[in-house]
Amino acid sequence: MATMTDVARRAGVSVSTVSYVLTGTRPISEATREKVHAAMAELGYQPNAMARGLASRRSNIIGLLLPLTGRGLGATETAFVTGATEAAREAGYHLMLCSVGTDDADELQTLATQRLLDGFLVMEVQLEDRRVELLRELAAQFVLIGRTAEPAGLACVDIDFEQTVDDAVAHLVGLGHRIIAYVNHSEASLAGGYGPAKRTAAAFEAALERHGITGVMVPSEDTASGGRRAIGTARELCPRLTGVLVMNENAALGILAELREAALDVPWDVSVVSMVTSAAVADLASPALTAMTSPGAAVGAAATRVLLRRLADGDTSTYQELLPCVLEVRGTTAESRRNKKK
Amino acid sequence: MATMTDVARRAGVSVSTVSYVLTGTRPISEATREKVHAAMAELGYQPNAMARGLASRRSNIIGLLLPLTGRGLGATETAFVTGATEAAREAGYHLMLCSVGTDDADELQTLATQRLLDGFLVMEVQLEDRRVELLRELAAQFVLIGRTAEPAGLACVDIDFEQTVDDAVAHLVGLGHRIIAYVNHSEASLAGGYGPAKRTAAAFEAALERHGITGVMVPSEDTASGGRRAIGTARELCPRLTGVLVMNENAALGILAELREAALDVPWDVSVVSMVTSAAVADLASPALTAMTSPGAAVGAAATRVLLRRLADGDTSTYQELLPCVLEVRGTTAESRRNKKK
DNA sequence: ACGCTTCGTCGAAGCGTTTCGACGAGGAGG
DNA sequence: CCTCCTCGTCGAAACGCTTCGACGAAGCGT
Repeated sequence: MATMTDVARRAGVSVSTVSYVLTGTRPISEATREKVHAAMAELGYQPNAMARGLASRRSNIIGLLLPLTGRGLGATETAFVTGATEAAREAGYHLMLCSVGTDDADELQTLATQRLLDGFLVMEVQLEDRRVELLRELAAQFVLIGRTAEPAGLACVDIDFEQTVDDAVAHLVGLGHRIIAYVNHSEASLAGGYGPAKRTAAAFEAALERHGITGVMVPSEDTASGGRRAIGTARELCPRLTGVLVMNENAALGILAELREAALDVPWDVSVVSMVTSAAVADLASPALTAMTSPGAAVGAAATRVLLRRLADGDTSTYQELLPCVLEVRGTTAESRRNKKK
Repeated sequence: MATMTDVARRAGVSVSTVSYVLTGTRPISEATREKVHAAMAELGYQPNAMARGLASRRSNIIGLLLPLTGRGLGATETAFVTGATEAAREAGYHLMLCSVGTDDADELQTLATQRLLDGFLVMEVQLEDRRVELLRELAAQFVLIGRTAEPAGLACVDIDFEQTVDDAVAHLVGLGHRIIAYVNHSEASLAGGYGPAKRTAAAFEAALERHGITGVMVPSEDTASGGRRAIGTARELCPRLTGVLVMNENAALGILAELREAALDVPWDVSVVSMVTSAAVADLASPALTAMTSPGAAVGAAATRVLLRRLADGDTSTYQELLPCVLEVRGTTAESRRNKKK
């Protein structure tokens, strides 16, 4: 394995010159640069990442804090990861996967103190999140994918849930639906202060009011059977509902199945919009789900770029970026029958 | 940030002694060990990962070679990652995500030459895979999750596809099904030499013969609509089929939808078994899919442990471990009607 | 023709560990 | 009682890079 010393000798220059060629930290004459490049090519030289890291105090690795719960990631969450990895690579950075949730604070402490990572991307952010406090105390650089309750002073990139709910409701209202159910995340998420669940709940209320229509919110487990139960409850509460908004993809599939078995035709009797859903999942359903498509990869990439910029700048001010989900009309929404009759 | 020198001074010992306490490379008296530990605790000392890596030539990081195609990972693939991360962490290792497919050979070359990673876990292995050749040339340590066409001399951990097909067919035959379709991965996968597709195709043929029953294999895109088309084709070829084996989860959902629309009752008219499927996905279907549950996390963990053992040993001999999928009977299989009539 | 920058390069001092050889103190064996 | 090990510890030399200060050679204005 060739070292920089070998390259320097071969090119007939000093070690520091080779380093400057590599890092561009100081001006180098064209002639020297070429000699050095030639020598590197001939020797198949690759800088040693560890040595570089030690000397420069930067590893060019960022950590992705993502609690791997064992139940696996949905397509939507995976997209965050994909986007982040891609963006990091383009900038010459690497991504390390760290299964660190809100509870594993000491593990994060170790990780951050080891100086192995230049910065952190925090996923699955809770409204109150130990990790955020800790990273702040340690004066680490980090960007949230999501938001805490009080994001002032933090950098975060998130989905614009408020906008997404507004757009979804507007779509249903535009089709003539006047009674709408919102199947949210589970009771536990709501109680635990999971951001998306809380924010969408509020936004839903607001949207109902704004459009002057009625509706009901029902929590649901993030499973197909949870969705079935939830839509059952919703129909008891509002027997005449014709529109449904679902927060969870799994629940959405359950809802479709339940409606079918209740001999209700989707989209004609009841229209369903799935929120924050990837195209891949939407297509699994029959008919394919009309959905608010998650800008997953874009969020991941944006967060990464913000983090990298901060690493370069040393910037540490508040930063917020909200990306909207875009409506993708497929087979589960249509003009309300009730509307047509008139 | 406290360094080892600080700890040494505080404990009144030499730097090397502190190092020996940390690494356990040489015997240390109980008294000294305690002094050192106390000093470390007081200073909140954490070893610097980069310095350690440089001096010891080991980063304690392993790379996960996983082409992130943008279409996202299924729950099944995610489980590999989860299992690997978990196993690595238990052993004090970290996992780096590297989006490197068969085509990105030079990227892998760089990665492996940089000495940032101690070893590699290779996912999405093709029957002929450039990455494998390259890693071998570079004398890197690696373990495949999957298998190449000729795995002699390699270390790999994989799902036992042959066994899985056997078990699935046996289940259907046991329920009295005598005409069975196998909906495999796509034509392209088959042509491209994708291991699981090829292996299961062969195993299916063999199983049919062994049981003395008839059947047909149909390729399918890995999407719901692909599954719909495939089951259509299969029914044209074998109008009287009562059993279906599906390789892809997405296709399985499409098949269920198509059968329902053809007014065929699942499981009574046609029974369906989905192969290599996680419980989460199986439950999305209505009725829930009878499936061969993928030992995803176990495979990831096993591969990681093998890799770590090799890093310790320097072992480099052939190693193979095949884990079976286990049958999980849910709602899509039942005794064949045809069988009952007799 | 003179001092003053600016440019391009060099040597050397780190960066924070690990690891190797050495060495004094006891204990065992003769 | 002397020799030979083993045990526990130390000092110093790497590991391969970045970065700082210095320095000669031009290039500039005057």
